[in-house]
Amino acid sequence: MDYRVRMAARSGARVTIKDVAEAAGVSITTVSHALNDKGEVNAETRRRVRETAAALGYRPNRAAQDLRGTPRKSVALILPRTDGSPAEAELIGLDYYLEIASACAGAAFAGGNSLVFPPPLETAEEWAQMGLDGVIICDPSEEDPRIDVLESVGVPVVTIEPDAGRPDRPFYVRADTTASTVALLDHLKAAGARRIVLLWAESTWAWALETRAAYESWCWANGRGRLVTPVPLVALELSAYRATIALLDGEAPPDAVFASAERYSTGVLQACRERGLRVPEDILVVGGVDGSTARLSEPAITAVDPRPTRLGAAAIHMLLERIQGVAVTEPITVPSTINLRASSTRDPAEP
Amino acid sequence: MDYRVRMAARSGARVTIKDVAEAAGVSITTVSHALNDKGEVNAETRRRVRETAAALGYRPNRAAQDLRGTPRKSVALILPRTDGSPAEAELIGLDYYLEIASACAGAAFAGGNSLVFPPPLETAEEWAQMGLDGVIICDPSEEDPRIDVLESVGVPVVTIEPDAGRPDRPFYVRADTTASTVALLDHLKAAGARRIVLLWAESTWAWALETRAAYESWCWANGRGRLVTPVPLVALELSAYRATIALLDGEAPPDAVFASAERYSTGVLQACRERGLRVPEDILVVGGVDGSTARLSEPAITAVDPRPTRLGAAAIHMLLERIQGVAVTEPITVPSTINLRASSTRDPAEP
DNA sequence: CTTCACGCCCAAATCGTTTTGGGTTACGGT
DNA sequence: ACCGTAACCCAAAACGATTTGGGCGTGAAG
Repeated sequence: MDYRVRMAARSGARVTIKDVAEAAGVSITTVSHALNDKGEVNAETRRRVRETAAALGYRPNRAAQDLRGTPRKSVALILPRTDGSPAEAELIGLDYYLEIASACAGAAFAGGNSLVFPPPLETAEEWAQMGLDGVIICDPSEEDPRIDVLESVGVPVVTIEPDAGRPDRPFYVRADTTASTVALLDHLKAAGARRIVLLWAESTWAWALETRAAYESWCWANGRGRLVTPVPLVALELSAYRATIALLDGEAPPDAVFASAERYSTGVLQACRERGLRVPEDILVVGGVDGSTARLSEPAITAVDPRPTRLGAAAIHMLLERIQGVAVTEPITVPSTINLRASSTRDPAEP
Repeated sequence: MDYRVRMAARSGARVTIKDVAEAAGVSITTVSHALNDKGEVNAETRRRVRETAAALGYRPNRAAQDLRGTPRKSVALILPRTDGSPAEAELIGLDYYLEIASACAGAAFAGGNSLVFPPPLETAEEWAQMGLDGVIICDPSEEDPRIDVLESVGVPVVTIEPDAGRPDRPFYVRADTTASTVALLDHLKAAGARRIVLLWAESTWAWALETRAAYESWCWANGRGRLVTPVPLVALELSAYRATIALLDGEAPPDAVFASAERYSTGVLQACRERGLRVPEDILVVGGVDGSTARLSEPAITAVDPRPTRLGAAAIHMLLERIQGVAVTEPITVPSTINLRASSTRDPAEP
């Protein structure tokens, strides 16, 4: 047996179940049973088989397993591309997308499936060629054409955040932007803010639109004036800085700023500093999406954590259900949490 | 035949080559030959087979193909994780990593392989479980432990940018940071810059170290004083702003700024604006890494394009060679290009 | 002594494709 | 009539695993 072990290890050829069977002196059936805890195998035999398999470095051939049993599914994750929506992808930090990717990968692998990263493809033919079982599209554009192409060749699609152009399509997961926006505004109100301004990212992404709508209805419900300042999608920090300066220098300057995009907060803080306003003593600042910018700035910024890990996992689960033919009728909303930090907490006693 | 077509289309079961053969009234051998242009098949027969295959929606079973022929390889791409090197990943924009990912995916698929996105795994056991044939690690940390774990279970690893702790390991592709740094400095010199300051990202990534070394040797060769200003890895725009303000207010302020990280340039521009300096008339600004920030700011920033598309493709090719057992002895250096923009071009006649 | 159950193990079928090694027909040349 | 030769097609083997349906002893129950 030792000889066989050395031979197998030396040759470049893969070790098959047959090699293990011969080396252990049993049939391939017994090897399969021993390794998978299936049939009835003597404990001693099982041990011996496992040992020789390990010694030979045996790894079952995925293709053979797939051919025989239930094939693994391969699902693809598409992140916002630079050519598709150049500016908008910058609204949110790298953290967010990488965490989504990790979460999707983890959830997919937990079910024995694999998450592939597809090249940018155009035609239905190309997509069909790839043999994908499902696709997750992150932050789809309005009326995203990729959804039609894929669904037309029978590949189910689940999006993270809805497609703003398809309000009735239920195949998506999203953060509860409305709830977290309201919670953040309530928090600012409780901290004493009277005039809360929204630095709003001028985008058609569902997340941006929802933030604005939630802000406006909250202001209405609380009898406040609405102070929406649209911020262009270029030069994020600088645009936010300029907008904040203009607000602070204007009549009736705000005493709290809701910076909807992560990188806005940098510009806001700087504008406040230049105008001699201390954060949080003189003015409160909160962010719409958390990330390393908010975490690491000085002072650290209170921000909404959209829970990318849960979004990714939920998206994978919905997709696998659709692949299995389970009827999905409702979108999934993942509750966001709010990371309270120095930029909005005046009283140390506050939660 | 029409009946069969309807049956196959209706049932959920997959259409196999056998179904096509029966529907077309030929053997499965002929179907295979007809579809793959292999044996000798009558043109009319070939057409008929192709038609029925299309009508039935036949897609060859990947697992069966892999089992029979040369199996497809599956390679993984690991981007810098938030938990691994939090701050450094922010030095470069999302653009860069997504382009690398797309390029890797494209190059892998072109060879019939697939690019998977792995969850963060720890042990060699877990990695072996995944059945990967190779892994690409982007921006490894110093003495990156993942390299050891993977190579120890026989999975070849190629990195994008070298591991600063393993100078002799040749399995990497990199941008020619030294050459592009020198080219950028030469460009500034030609544009009339006398005192060029380097805003240097305080990082151990090979790219940052190389930028600094190239700057210092260039200064020495050109008989200039070295003005390296280390910038911390947090609050990128703000840190760069502060550093620039300090420089401009100091004695002998610079007349050109080399902002090594993409997002530095925002802070630099703002500092210049506040001090009443026009870019490029009064002071020149260039960036170490291009991206949407540099492209979209006002004025647009001249910056180095590290060619992520070529880096990704080259990494995949090197990895596939290693998987095939080809001996790789030399790293690959991808020439960067310089995107000249308004921030460093005084004379419209200049190239 | 037969029968049955049980514990342990194995041969063979199976998944869907590619490829090898012919087989059959038709036709033209001797 | 016989052979050779294209042209076209097909049966069967092979890939590596899982699973089905027994087979063979051994010991206990009838």
